Amino acid sequence: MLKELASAAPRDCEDCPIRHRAVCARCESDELERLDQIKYYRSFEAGQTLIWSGDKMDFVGSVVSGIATLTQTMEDGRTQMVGLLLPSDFVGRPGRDSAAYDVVAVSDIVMCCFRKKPFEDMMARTPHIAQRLLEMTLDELDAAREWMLVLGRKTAREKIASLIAIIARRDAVLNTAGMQGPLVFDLPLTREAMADYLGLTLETVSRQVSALRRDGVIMLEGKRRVTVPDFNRLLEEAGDDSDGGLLV
Amino acid sequence: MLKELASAAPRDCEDCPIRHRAVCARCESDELERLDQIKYYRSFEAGQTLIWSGDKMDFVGSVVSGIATLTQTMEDGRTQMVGLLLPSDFVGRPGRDSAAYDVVAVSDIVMCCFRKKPFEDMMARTPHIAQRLLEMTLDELDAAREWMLVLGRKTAREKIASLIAIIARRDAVLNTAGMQGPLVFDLPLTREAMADYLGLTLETVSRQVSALRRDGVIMLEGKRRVTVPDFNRLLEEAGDDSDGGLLV
DNA sequence: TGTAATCCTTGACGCAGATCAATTCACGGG
DNA sequence: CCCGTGAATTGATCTGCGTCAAGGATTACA
Repeated sequence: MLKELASAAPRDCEDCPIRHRAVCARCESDELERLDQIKYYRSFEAGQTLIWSGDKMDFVGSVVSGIATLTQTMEDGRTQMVGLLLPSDFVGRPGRDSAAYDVVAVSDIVMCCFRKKPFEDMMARTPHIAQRLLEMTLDELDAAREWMLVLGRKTAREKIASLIAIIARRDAVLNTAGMQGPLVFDLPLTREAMADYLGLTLETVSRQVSALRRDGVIMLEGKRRVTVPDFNRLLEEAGDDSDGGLLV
Repeated sequence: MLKELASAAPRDCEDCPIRHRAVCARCESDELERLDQIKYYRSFEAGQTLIWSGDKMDFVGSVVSGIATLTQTMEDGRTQMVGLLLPSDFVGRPGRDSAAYDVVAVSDIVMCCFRKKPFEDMMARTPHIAQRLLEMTLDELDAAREWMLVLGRKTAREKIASLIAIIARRDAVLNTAGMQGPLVFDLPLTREAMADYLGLTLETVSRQVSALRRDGVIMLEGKRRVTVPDFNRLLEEAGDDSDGGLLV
């Protein structure tokens, strides 16, 4: 296992892969320098719980690479994923000192962290940071509301199609520029994590993935690699308007 | 019908009932004066749709009095409420020019509005406004995530108990200071709106409300007035930890 | 090469909540 | 006072998804 890779962190903010999408996106070079002085990197292995709900949070930070989940758990063990953290996403909340959710690494992860207090001070003095954080929070709120429609009103098949569409769309944005032709990508989540995301059981997830494959909506290579021959068909299955309706 | 009451708006920001909780909460008196110059009041009757999803939004604003809902609708008519707007809540998103959701007045409503462009300009120059909006947006995000757990993992009975608990708690904060003794309040929503909130049908809502009444968890006077004799019992029924677990 | 651990798939069955349908209740207007 | 209208209740039935259970695929390590 190549653990060294997981801790490969950018030396310099200017080379940082999330430079133009994270909280620091709007910072000028002098602001960036000040941030640079208080930042530090941390890396985590796949499967590790970075933060436990209720724990004292003495830092905030951005995901540089890798994927993590935000989940909520009930006393009896039922769990619901409430956020999916991708590179550039922000973790922690200025002004709160204990974590509200569990944060779990799905893959190996590198984070760019700031101790909370210095970051809060810096935020008060640097409107560019607060502005960007507001923008990102509003985007997350929109995503959460989209997700509420999925959880509250969609059928199991529509839920699966919606999730695959979200992953496909994100992948298309990050990698290939256009969305023409068949999309090919890996599902970053296990069936169980998909179930936690969608408010289903892993058996139902498995059945519906199989059903979409049988019906030609997706093709599978192994258990994770997906090909979507016709994205509009997938959107129809998701119950979404085939063109509009996407806030991302 | 007393329509004049609906348009009773405060003359002066200092007398405004939401002065210390809305976007303007942190503003100094000079900032308030500038806001004062660009604000205007609008009132709407119960049942009216204030904003249609997809419409051009040329204003943003705060709910001064009354209740409204944010809902999302699928092509086939399925709807999911994604937000409940109470006095002091903010409507609209700086930086976006079309509405993402339908906004519907549940009761008669008064709003304090700002044309979008001047408000955005003002926000760029007034960190106090942006800071407060960030804080409010983070709170809404937390509420949305709480709600995702309700939608994804709770049973119909737990959903109803959760909703009643939320309304009871909010009512207790606004009106009676303490939470000792039985709580009495009105449900602001119809059974159908409750169903839209919780991802259920109105029949199921009705049945579960009746069941909670039969089991002595709540008492009903007419269809709307609720008494909660034991709040912890209600929280147990909601599947929540009986003390912690509340982010509000 | 075996075997243990994960992760996934598939089947059989039951139940919570949706759907369809019929009343009942509350209230405002003629 | 009656009647009309929209909201809520309640019942009967149906079904999608959860639950329980058995096995298959892939990888890691002895």
